[in-house]
Amino acid sequence: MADQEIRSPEKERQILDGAATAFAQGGYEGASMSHIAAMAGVSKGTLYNYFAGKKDLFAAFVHRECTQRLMLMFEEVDESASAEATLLWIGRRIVDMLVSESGLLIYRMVVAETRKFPELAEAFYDAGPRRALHRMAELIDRQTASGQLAVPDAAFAAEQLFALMQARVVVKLRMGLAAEFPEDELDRVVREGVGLFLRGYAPIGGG
Amino acid sequence: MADQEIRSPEKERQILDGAATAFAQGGYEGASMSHIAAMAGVSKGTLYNYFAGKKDLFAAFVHRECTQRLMLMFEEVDESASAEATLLWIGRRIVDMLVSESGLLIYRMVVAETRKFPELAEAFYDAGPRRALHRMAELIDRQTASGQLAVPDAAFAAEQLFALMQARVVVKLRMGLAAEFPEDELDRVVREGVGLFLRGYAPIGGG
Amino acid sequence: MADQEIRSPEKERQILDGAATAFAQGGYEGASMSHIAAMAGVSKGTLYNYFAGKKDLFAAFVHRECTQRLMLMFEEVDESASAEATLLWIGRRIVDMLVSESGLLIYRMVVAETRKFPELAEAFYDAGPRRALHRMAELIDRQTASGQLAVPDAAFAAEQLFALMQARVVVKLRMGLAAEFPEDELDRVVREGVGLFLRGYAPIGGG
Amino acid sequence: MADQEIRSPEKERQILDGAATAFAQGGYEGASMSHIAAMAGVSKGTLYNYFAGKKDLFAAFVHRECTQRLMLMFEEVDESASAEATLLWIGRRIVDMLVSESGLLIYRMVVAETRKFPELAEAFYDAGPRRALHRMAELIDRQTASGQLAVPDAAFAAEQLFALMQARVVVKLRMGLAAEFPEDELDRVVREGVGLFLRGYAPIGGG
DNA sequence: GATGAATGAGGGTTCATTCAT
DNA sequence: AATGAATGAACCCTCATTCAT
Repeated sequence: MADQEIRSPEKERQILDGAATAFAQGGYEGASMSHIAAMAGVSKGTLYNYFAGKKDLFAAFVHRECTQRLMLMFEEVDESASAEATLLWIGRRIVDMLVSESGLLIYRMVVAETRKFPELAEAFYDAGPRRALHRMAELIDRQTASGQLAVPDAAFAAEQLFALMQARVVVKLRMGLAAEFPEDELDRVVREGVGLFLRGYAPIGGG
Repeated sequence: MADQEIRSPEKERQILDGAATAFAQGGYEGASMSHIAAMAGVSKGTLYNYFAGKKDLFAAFVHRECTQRLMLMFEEVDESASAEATLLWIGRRIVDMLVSESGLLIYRMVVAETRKFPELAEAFYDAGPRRALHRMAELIDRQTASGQLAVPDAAFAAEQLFALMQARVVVKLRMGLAAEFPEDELDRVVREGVGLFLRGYAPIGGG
Repeated sequence: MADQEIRSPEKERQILDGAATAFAQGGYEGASMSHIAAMAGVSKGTLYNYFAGKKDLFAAFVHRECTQRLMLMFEEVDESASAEATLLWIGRRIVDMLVSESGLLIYRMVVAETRKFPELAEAFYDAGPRRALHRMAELIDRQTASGQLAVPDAAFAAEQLFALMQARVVVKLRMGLAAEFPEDELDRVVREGVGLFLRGYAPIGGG
Repeated sequence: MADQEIRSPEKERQILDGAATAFAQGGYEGASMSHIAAMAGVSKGTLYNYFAGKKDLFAAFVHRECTQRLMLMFEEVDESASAEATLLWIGRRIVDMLVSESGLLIYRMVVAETRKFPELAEAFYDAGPRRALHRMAELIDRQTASGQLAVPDAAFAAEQLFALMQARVVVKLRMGLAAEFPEDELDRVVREGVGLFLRGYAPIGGG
């Protein structure tokens, strides 16, 4: 009779922050609801007041991470620069995002739980990769229009560029085969990937 | 005569087959030893006569899958063909392997359990990807020597080619975003990936 | 007002009572956590909310029995009485304690699990026998000082008196060689043991 | 149709030797039939050809230990010596037996499993303590007859003497409160125990 | 007669979820 | 609305016992 709101956004954020910590430590299976509650500084019961269950909480966590952290990539893109400079800049942001602690964490968990939560992977893909690919394709289309590239299918090429950014470093980090890579390794992946892409999609006779 | 008592290979295979089924259904965490035993048609106790525990069984399963299925890729490579034909042929085998039921299953589980079993990811990488990349790099080096390609760092380029093979299709299947893709989609990924690669690494003035 | 939530002492007592029943029936190994839970009228999970595990629960049970039941022995000792009367009174209490259901139970379990839980035996000895022996030695020293006894080493003599109290009856009950002994058998053990002790440690020319 | 005997005594001995090793390492519960079989150098199946089950094997082991090792105590008793010398000699053998590795082991196991195998404790008591007490009582009776002692109830006094031999050292070793005691500690227990006994049961005015 | 692979009930323990407070 | 004690199903694993070879 007294309060005003059943679910305060601050508490929800508090819970999701705790979940982020807990999931980061042990993945989906390794993070118990007790642990999440402890990390969030709330009771276990409160978890269930805000989320229907562990699955639901996990999905909300992934969604927030995707929308909050994974989609900043295309902000501040300066398209007045050359295609190479633009792609290098974006490529580096993609790589940074993929090799970030939370980027790796979410990727691992989404892949891990794909069979159990098919809808989670879809939500993740929609919130993250799909949007990023869409923005990238638009950009490639504009560069083709301006004669800097000759890409017949920008959507497909965007996926190729994304794939190239994952060569060597991302692939290995996802499997935990290394704790981290030096900066210049990341730079090289971006540089060589973008280089291959530009040479492969260069306008005929262009340069 | 004592026959061949103790740890018959057939029973081991039977158990690993059961494990494959169980792991395919629920991943590592989702497959209980009881379920694996049921799938294999043996008792729970027998599992422990053949393997020291769940981790051990899982590792044996991954090892078998890697060595039995993932390493056939470079057999029958006809290097007398053109670089393009050779790469297309290999690329298609790579993709087929990655999108196969067991290829996806193992990838998901290795990534999922990376934190818990770091050594598993290493064993997997050594048994599968690392060898494949090595063979691929040798091949690229030979094609560079024969003037068909101009690749300065074959090892790196091999990783790029591998990455390109994972564009669009493999990425999505790993997340369960689709059950399968039509043949021509797979072909296109290979064709466009190899095409980009060949154009990007073509010898100067070559054609 | 939050009352006294978390780990109510009553429930802890309830669990320990259940444990007493279960341990009494099957000893440490024979009492499964399921059985203990059933005896206590709680769920198995609750056991783990109150105790870290079976060992912990067992140790708590032993501790409670020792402190609650085994240490009342020296209350109400009337040292103004003769040495004989005092020792008879205490001897009878010692015997009663040792032949009690819980006295036998704990002795059996401590001895049985000595290899597995060396620290438990130490905790038990400190909580029970050691204290009792200490009190007894002090008493014997006072009786020596007052000329009623001539005991050179009270600590050692206390252990001898304890040992004498275990002749015939306690020894057999510990092995389950009899369900119980009649009162006068217990009395006799005390009487003859104290008699031997008094005669053996009588002051020279005394008696 | 060929052999002669179904159960060879040597194999039975071999099994019991293995059982002794295994039980010594882990007690009754801690010794698995597999481990016993391994220690004995036979197969698990053979165990069941010679003994009906684990309980049975354990009982046989205890019986053999009692009859083979615990009953040598009264051999070589030189009753022509003084009562004191005789009792000191026997007392020391009693203590040595009780504090021996196998003496402690069996005591612990008999006490531990008393509820599960009541018949085992009886078998043990008959094979060991009862016989020893009987021999001791006869000896005490002879010493009373010869005027060296004045013991009204030799059977009871024998149990008291036994009890005194267990003061301090045996009691603690049984609980694992010490790994071992120095020789002179054992000697002292015997000396002081026998001394108390002799003083307490000395003939009136005798010496 | 000896073997040891196979069995499966039962062990201790964890944890998502519920509900009285 | 928030709490956390209580629940109980399910987990991995052990081991006494059996039986085909």
